[in-house]
Amino acid sequence: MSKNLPLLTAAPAVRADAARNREALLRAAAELIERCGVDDLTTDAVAARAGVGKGTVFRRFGSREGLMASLLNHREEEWQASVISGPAPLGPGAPPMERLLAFGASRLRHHREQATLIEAAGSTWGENYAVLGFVSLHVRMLLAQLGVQGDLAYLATALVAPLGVPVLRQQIDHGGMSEEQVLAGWADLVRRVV
Amino acid sequence: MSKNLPLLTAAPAVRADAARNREALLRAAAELIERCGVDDLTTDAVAARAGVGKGTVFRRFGSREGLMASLLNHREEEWQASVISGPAPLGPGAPPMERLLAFGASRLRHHREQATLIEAAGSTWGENYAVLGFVSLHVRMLLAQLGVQGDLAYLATALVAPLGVPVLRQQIDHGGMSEEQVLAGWADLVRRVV
DNA sequence: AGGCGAAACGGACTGTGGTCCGCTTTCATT
DNA sequence: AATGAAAGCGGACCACAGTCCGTTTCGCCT
Repeated sequence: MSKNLPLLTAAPAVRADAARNREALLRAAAELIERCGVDDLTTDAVAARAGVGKGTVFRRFGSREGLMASLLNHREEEWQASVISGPAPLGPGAPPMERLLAFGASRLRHHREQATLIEAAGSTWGENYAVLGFVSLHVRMLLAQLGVQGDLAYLATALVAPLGVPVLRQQIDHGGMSEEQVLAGWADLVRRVV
Repeated sequence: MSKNLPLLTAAPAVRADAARNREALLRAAAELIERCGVDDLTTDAVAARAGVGKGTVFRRFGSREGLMASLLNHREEEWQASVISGPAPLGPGAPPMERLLAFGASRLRHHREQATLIEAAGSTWGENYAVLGFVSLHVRMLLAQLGVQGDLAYLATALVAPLGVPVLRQQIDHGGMSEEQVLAGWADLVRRVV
């Protein structure tokens, strides 16, 4: 006669102190980054500020990069929400082509804003299958709505690739392009593909 | 009355011992990687095997990643040579479209072969402007020969982006695509753009 | 309430990337 | 060949990511 049937609750019984520490660590990390920048963030400092031991950082996030990725995940979820249920043309309601172009613009801006954090998250972020999967699935859906023929799974990832942080770094910070130029180029690319 | 006018010799007077140590370190690194893999390579071990102090590693290469990048550079130069003066269709002599498709296939294979080293080189590699510049310039030239209109500088980088190591990792190692499938998808992408 | 097993905690410890500075080597000049 | 100064060298040293294990906390069950 258990009060809560474990299988009915989605959460897999996370202990209360674990959840509390997790939040404390994320908050501490965000505050320290705001103050000192991403590069000077040490795991010792995060643990101290959160009032927990260093081991807890690694128990919860696996690595320094994992901590960065978790911070990113929060902002990424907000972004995904604006794609799923936000206002058109990024959200639903606009014609597919408009949505696709709005997607590119928004993704580019998002990546530029989070660039340093994404780079600090390193491969941990690249392996975040949930994020990559959502993005390419969304593009794939729009391509299908546009009636594009061919290997849509490939085309979706190929269209998303030029919006990645390293490419943008090269084009904008190294190659002297402006964000507008990059966006115009991407829009042109999309129109050729469709 | 100097024997050698410094301005006439291209080399900026690299001291003999410096050059010798540089080669010794590169050889030691390559041997240790072959034996133990990239991940288990420590700078201490490289220095010891090369018979030099650890400081020398960092004087010559700046960082562990810089050492990896230098190893890559060697193989990259060989690859570039095969593009500039190797046999067609990768090298000159074939029609532009054939060359472009051969470029994609060769670049994909090259990236797959060097993937672990490229990942170990991290941002140092991504900032290697010479490599990025050569690749996108080559594609840009082929696009021009094909009579493509538009922002060729952008299109070149956008076509190269889906051949990057992280994208290939996602598609092939995570997403279940085969190399053939990726290559076919890329060729399709190119044909749509042209 | 109280007891029990599992999960989480914390902080000392380790391994490695990267720095620093006094000493050595090179080489152009005489 | 001698010389002097600049370039290079080496290895002790430091900071920080990540591990390990004895101790503490949680929450379920009687």
